[in-house]
Amino acid sequence: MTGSEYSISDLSQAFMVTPRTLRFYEQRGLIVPRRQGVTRIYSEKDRVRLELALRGKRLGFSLEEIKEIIDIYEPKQADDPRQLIFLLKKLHEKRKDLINKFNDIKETLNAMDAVEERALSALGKRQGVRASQMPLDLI
Amino acid sequence: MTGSEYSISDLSQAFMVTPRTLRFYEQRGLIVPRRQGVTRIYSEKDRVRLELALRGKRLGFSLEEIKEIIDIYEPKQADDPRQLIFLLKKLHEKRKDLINKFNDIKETLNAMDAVEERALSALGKRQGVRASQMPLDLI
DNA sequence: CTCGATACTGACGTATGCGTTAATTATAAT
DNA sequence: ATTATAATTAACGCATACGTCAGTATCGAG
Repeated sequence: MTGSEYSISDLSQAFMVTPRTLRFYEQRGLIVPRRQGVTRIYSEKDRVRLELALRGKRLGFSLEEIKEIIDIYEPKQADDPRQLIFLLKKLHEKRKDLINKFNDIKETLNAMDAVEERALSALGKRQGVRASQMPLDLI
Repeated sequence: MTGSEYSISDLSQAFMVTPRTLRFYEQRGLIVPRRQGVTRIYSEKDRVRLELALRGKRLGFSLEEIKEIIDIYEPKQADDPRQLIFLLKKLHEKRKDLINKFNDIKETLNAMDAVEERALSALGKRQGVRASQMPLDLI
């Protein structure tokens, strides 16, 4: 399409999901593209929303939770102080969820390190640095 | 019970899940407690497996994936080199999954920071340090 | 104008992860 | 001995997140 607008198959191919998924997300209010007649036209914003949604999915959030998160990203009443306060509260709440997940990951990685060391020494090998202690960008 | 053994309600209460959940996990081969007659008796190892399982759930792994992860923690043939190599491969694979999730979390937190800054400045406030840049232990 | 590609709306089907009776049994307390 | 309390299996139910037709419409190419 025009480069900043996408058909349903454009987006679904780009993100490796089926059109059915996009239509389903629309039913749930996650991504509601504009229509040209009856055909869905996805904007750049819609593309970003899909990206966010799939990120949320990989982290195990439900579509309901994902909707809440996405709606945080695109505040509607960007001027109303009440809305802003509410948004900040939501934000901290979601941040807590993410940090909990982060800690779960840390503990899992630590436990895996222990298992790996045992396995390596059982193989008679030596290894100075544990993989999950490497800078995360380098793995 | 004896302190290192638990009934099904002991465990389910301790981890805030229903007995049904434990029986379901047993069907899926995740946690298979010993039986005293027909009654389930959970060992300390079983308790740990449950802890690991629930951690996996919070990270959005399926019970199938969780089973794979748990089985990594408790290697069966701790001496067979073939098994050890296989285990190490699995380990690195799962580690990749975890690191991908980690990156998803990082990006989400960054985006939330940006939203928060906009919200705060829209509220006319100033804030030097963004919350997710704090040491994670302190939040 | 016909054909193939793409899109649409139902509507039913399905895997996952349990919830919820129901009917029965075993254990513990009075 | 009787009654709670806790445990078991079996089986149906249900929410989530789509998959999979079926039937119809649109639209550009030949």
